[in-house]
Amino acid sequence: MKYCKVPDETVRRLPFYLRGLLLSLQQGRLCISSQELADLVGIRPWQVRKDFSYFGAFGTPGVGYDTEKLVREIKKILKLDVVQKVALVGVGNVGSAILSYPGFAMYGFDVVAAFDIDHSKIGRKVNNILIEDVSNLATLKHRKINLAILAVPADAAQQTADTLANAGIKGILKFSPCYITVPKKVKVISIDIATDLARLPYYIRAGRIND
Amino acid sequence: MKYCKVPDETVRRLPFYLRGLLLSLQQGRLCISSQELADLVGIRPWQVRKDFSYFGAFGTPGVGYDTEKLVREIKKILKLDVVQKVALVGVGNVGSAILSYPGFAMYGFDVVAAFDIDHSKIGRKVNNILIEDVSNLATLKHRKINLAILAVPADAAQQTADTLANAGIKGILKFSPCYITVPKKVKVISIDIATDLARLPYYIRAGRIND
DNA sequence: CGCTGTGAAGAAGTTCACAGCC
DNA sequence: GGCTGTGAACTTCTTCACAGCG
Repeated sequence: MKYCKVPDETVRRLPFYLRGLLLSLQQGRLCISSQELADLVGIRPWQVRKDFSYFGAFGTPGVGYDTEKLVREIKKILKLDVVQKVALVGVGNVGSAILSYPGFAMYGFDVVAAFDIDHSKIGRKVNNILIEDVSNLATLKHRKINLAILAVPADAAQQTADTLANAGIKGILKFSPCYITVPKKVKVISIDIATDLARLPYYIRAGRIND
Repeated sequence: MKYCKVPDETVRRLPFYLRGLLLSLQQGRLCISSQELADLVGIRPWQVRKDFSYFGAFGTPGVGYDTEKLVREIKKILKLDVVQKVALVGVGNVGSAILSYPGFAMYGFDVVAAFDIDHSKIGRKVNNILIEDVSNLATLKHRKINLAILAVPADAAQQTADTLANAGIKGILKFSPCYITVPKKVKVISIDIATDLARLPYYIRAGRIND
């Protein structure tokens, strides 16, 4: 494998491969082909092989991939081979759902702190996590927490992100529906529920005959 | 403008433009340049102009874009110039958050129905929306509902999607963390909270000196 | 003169086709 | 024979550079 830049799209697919592989492991499959993995993820086998080729040669020609080994490799690439601590900021509707969301565990995430500005929420516990005052966000610096989930209203997102950046947070998963700027050292990934829904009608074509 | 296929990426950006424009309108700005709109969305001005050029010429050289006109045009392209009715399936943590989410209204969405399989939830109301039994999903066909939000557990997603397709649903916003297949006439857009979070650690580079 | 609209150039990502190994 | 790994072809998307209009 010649060195070259890993496409962002490849990185985006890695967690899907990981999910497929863990599912496959649960079913006792110790070996998997690019074809089988592609089917689990909904893509084509050559895309699977090309994606892995950016990081090395993980498979055995004529056989396939050792499922457990591939899981280890992908976890290492994604830095999910260690527990990643996460802080949640904003315990509204979305934030509450996130605190109760069971899907983070499979990737090794641990949501260990939650913050809100609303005094009626502060001090209460959701899913065994204490809700703290946002004015305590600076304490993240000493708690070895690198990741934050931002689920505050749009008009508070920029200011909160600034505070998070100052508190040493290096990655933000943002649910707030707005654009924010952050220092280059901070990576932001955005989830935008309404804008995703908003492009769905575009694809609905009137009066198609066939499927 | 010569006819050619509109890039998916352009369609993905349209709701963001719309949000920026509505924000701009709220602030009383009746005219906006590609530079200003780009700043609101976090991209570059030539991308804005190129995106609009796929649909026609909406601006005035030397001046910019009429904000209200551009809003109308984008709404028309995205088919958001009419109220789009939406059904929610799965009123768990994520589903409940969606029923209370205020962000859909600005795009003209109306969540008018909710379904769950859990009898302890059926018959109750969340945000003034009655939770119905999933066995009633077939009634969607007669209720002029084209869009569904799928927020059921992964192991129920495929089966529920099949039912939705049979009920005439043409677009699905899926939160369930799994791959599903649907008839070609049905468009699926996926939101995957955990996989988005899972690629955040990858981008965190250890020991950088500068921002 | 400023800003839009757009062909053309460039970059990024996907698909192909097949060499090479088990 | 079967499946991986990968350069090369191809497609898609982004950026540029500038013509042309108000």
